Amino acid sequence: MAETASHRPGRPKDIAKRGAIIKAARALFATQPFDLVTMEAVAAGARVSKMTVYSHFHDKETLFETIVLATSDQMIAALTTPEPGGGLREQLVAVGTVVLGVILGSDICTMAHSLPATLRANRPLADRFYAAGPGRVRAALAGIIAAAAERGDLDVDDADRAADDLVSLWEGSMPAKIAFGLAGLSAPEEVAERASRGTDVFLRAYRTVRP
Amino acid sequence: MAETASHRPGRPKDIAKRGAIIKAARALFATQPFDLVTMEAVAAGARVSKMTVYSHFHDKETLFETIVLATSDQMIAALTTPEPGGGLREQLVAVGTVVLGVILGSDICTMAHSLPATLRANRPLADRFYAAGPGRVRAALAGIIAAAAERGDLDVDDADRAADDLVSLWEGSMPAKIAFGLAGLSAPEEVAERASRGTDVFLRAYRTVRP
DNA sequence: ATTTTCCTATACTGATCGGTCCAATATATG
DNA sequence: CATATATTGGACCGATCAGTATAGGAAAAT
Repeated sequence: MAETASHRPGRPKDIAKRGAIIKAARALFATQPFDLVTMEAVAAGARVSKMTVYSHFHDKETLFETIVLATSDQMIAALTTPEPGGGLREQLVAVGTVVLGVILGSDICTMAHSLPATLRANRPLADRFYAAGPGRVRAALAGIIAAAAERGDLDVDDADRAADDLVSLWEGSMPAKIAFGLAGLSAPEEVAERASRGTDVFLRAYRTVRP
Repeated sequence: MAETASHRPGRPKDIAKRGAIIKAARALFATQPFDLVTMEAVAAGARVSKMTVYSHFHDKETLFETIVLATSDQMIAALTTPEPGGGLREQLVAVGTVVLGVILGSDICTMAHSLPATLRANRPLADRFYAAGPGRVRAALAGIIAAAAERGDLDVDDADRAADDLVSLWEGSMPAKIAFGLAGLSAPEEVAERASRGTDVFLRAYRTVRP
């Protein structure tokens, strides 16, 4: 069935331009609310004609959805880490480093703060974004924590809330500060340090009391 | 010097209308990004003519600033609680209940999420809002925690980060969920429950190890 | 070479919205 | 009473911007 990708006559669309448009649009949507982002600005940022933008994306809404979904996919890809075999602390720190790296090391944090207001009118998209990002992380962590509790390594009553606690301890006030522009994106060393320290606090709170 | 409030001739401005405008504007700004809020909508919401809005506030920017500052003041007022004399846990739970009540029980949570994107162009206002809200809370908590550490009631190395941890544990993922519309404003019982549970987790992590 | 499609540049439309102007009316002071 | 200001409702201006139209040129397929 499937021939080479393009079996149509004529000049094919330039896939690179599509990527440039997405990249430019993401940068803009991450730093400005939806309505301040003009299609002209997107086109200019991608070094492309406005008509080309409209040839790749039917309208602004579609472009925005594409950005959100692409960001969701990016989070999913980054957060799907193979389970290491190390001890519980190493495992949690590893996950935390990845999670914080995604959240604090890219535009996602800023974007996530802009999203809710924009998506008040597009509930399904908001759900999908949340599920792909924060929701996914917490679910995965709850699994790890429940397993550790099963083994007697942790003293946990409610794994979901414990997962919530852990993520909260990792993040601290950083997302808010970044969103408010009071802190820049975090460097990898800071990410690692936060993941490590947050995990320690978490383990102190939920350690098993050995008799 | 000061006579009665109005010594000018002519009809005085209706202070109640000003309040209605602020109230309507806050509701709108809390649920929509800045540019989607039309002055017509504000006027309609306040049951007032558009010209009246402009007679009380020179332009949209001024109105928005007024809202943000009023919200800041509201937070400051709510967060300035007299110190109770109870034990450490009771004290922390009391503060946490107030803090969470403000954050999760009003429009502030939604608004705080909309603010950063809008205020990218108005840095001083963003600073002031953050200082009045999250900044103030963390500073006050750091003081309480440092004092407790001094007394040997807590084993804390960095009071500021510990305060960060405590607030994070109180909040959990609630602010994000509310902002995304995945959770409604919290009822007082839930607020109290969260404050209590978060404090317990915090105390387990930072308890002093009695030899 | 020819055809088909893409890309650019520019001009344009239509709608929205901030902000103003104005004439009529209401409500306060003196 | 007269006077000064507030409020209203509507018409209006100007700017911005999403989206369209068009025409000429560029690139790839056959």
